[in-house]
Amino acid sequence: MTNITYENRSFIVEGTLLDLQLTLVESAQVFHWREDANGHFSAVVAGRAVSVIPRENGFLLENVMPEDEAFWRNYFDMDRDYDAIADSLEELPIARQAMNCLPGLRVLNQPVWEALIAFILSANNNVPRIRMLAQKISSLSEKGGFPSADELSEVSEAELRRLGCGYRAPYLRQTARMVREGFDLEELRTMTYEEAHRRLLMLPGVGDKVADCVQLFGLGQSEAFPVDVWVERLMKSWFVPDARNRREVCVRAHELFGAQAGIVQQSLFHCARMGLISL
DNA sequence: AACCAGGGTGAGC
DNA sequence: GCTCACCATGGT
Repeated sequence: MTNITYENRSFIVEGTLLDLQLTLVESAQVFHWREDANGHFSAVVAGRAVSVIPRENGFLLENVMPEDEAFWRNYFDMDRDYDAIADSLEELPIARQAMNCLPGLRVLNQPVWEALIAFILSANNNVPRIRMLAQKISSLSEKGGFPSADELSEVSEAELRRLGCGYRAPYLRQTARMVREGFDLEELRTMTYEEAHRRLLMLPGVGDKVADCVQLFGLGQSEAFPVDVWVERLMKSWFVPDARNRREVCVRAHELFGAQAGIVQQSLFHCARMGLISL
């Protein structure tokens, strides 16, 4: 059972399986955490510059305020029963094995805006480059971390292209503009998966896959099942060989994995990428 | 030199 | 509704 205590501007987190390296750096659900030579992790999340220091049976989260405990507990998804999800997959041994294979993988609950920007950048791109772009985009903000919608909407398309965003530059800019002009990302939390999905598709640079990532990683809608090239391959190999396209894979995944399909997806995705699932 | 990467868009059907 | 060429960039 996870226990959190506050001491000297830090949370001491004990009794968690959370694999920091896997979850913050390797899992490709978040792109702006950095690991230093000491094995410490750092990032700016929702405007807060924090550090994470691994410890025996947990970690230390530095530079936080006591009233933010609920925020971080949610960010690291500490209140979800991952074992129960694995146990529910009795009839889907490959999926169960994938989850048991990566017991420390957690699905972060990121600020929606951060997930939105990161996954617009992710389109037809590779992980090292997404990380690089996330870094460069962060350099645009005065305070570090991702620029706000106000800030980003004032950056020219040419400047974004100069940073290496390529054809995603106008998507970023226009999406930032829409959010600035009143497109309410927080309101999406009050909607069903389908409603929020439809709304997200209105944003330039957001299609089915990016919308699902924003819903899973930013809105906490755990039924969202992002289907990228890896997930499409693995799903066709092991679960839905007759699926004709990504949308059909997505629909069938909901039927197979249920309300927490996205949590299962993370393990499947990572196992496939690591070569732990043959394709 | 083609092909790939956590795809999206618009045109044409 | 559907498919498909095209879109930057850097790595293999």
